[in-house]
Amino acid sequence: MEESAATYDPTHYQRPSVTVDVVIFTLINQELHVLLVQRRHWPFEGYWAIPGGFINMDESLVESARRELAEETGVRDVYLEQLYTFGEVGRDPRSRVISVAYIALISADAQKIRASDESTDVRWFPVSGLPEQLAFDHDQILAYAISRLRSKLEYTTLAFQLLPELFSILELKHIYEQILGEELDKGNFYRKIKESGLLEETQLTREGRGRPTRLWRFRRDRAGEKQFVFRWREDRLSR
Amino acid sequence: MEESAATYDPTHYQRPSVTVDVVIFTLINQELHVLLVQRRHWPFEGYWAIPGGFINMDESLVESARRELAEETGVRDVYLEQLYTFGEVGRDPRSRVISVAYIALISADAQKIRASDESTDVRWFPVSGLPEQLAFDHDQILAYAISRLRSKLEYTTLAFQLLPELFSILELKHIYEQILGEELDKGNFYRKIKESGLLEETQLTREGRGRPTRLWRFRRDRAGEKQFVFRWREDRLSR
DNA sequence: AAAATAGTGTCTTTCAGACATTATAAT
DNA sequence: ATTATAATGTCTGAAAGACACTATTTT
Repeated sequence: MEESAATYDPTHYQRPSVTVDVVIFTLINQELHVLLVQRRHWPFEGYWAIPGGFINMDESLVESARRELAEETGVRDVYLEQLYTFGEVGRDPRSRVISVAYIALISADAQKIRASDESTDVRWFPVSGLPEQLAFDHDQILAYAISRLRSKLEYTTLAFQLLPELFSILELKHIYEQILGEELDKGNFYRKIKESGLLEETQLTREGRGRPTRLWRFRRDRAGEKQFVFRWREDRLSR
Repeated sequence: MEESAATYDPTHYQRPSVTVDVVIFTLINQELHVLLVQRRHWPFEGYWAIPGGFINMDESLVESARRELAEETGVRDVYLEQLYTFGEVGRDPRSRVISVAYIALISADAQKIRASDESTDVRWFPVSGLPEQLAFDHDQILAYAISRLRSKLEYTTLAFQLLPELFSILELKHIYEQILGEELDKGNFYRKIKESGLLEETQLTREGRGRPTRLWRFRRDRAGEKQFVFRWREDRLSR
């Protein structure tokens, strides 16, 4: 009750620990990946876990998340969004831990990313091939992060955060397919994305095996202006 | 970093306090109301605040929210949803407080609700007539709760939580209008809600001044089955 | 010329929105 | 009959979906 808060004496109450966990997504070879770290000690020794750590008393939650992100990947200035706060009693065997989970999207060309595939204890996993069982309740956190990413994709410009500065429309389509887990019609995709006015055409092209592809840039100025609704098939919402 | 968590010694870290705040919505006279409590002590003495309190070490976050809710209103078995976690450094002048905010929807016929309009320190406010300035960052929390309620209304069956067991379709429409803050077309509303298959017709009617109105029941069994998308006008999403 | 990839055009269906009409009660 | 409220019907325009077609490159 609010009354008890007003007469609050800090020494009276036991306090839980508070951590921030960051589910870090990126695209590697056009495929959606997540960064996981392997635990070295009890509990869940050897298990893969979502990177995270305790908050400092002088930093806000987002600041904590940014710090974790920088420590794990060396990347700054990325899209960060609070996902959910997990606070079941037994979720950490050591003590009562409340964990505020964040989602981070790293653009594909921010590949100054430290954590590499080679490293034994920090690694990018494709979402299609995750480890069987993660530490703590991290399976649950990760599953929720992925489902949130899917649904937000439909009514935000979030997918662009994952792309490099320049990209082709078919690459963008590919990301949507990756995350939604379903094929999209090429023509309809072209139509809709162009009508949106979110893309700026460049004079650049990229060569391939067939016809070269035109490169586009995301118009960040227009992003906030008008919410972009990318709703391909209503029934997808039911998943 | 995860490594530091593994070697964690509880005495090393200072811990913040964790509270749960519950934004409680209900319908009174067909209008959306929120429950607020008036603070008796420093800080923010005399200001209205969202009810909440410290979590206990042996209860999960939702359990804390349910307890607060029961303490404040005496109501059980309601819809509860986690809203957001607020953790700015200076949000509580007494100490570092992380607050996990929840939304509660109380059905209109659960009016065994204790807190009454008469009471001086606990009161229902219509969302159209809230106090000017709330305690702490509660303005922000409340604004966010209302906006979340609005947007969730469009793709969930959430509005039904606010209604009594039996209701007319026009009452339902009225709730949508209340929460969305805009008029809806009667015919289109009838069409859409009936197509959804979410309502079960009863043989009951209610008398009024004109033609009596048919009463319906919400089909909770179908609620999960198929996500209900109630999207009236796309441009509303931009708010 | 064939294969490969990029990009456009068009027809159909679906559905939201607007609005007119009918139904059933009280006065 | 008039008023009041409830409920249904219908027309239209916009946009999603399906799919055929054209364009530009390499081999």
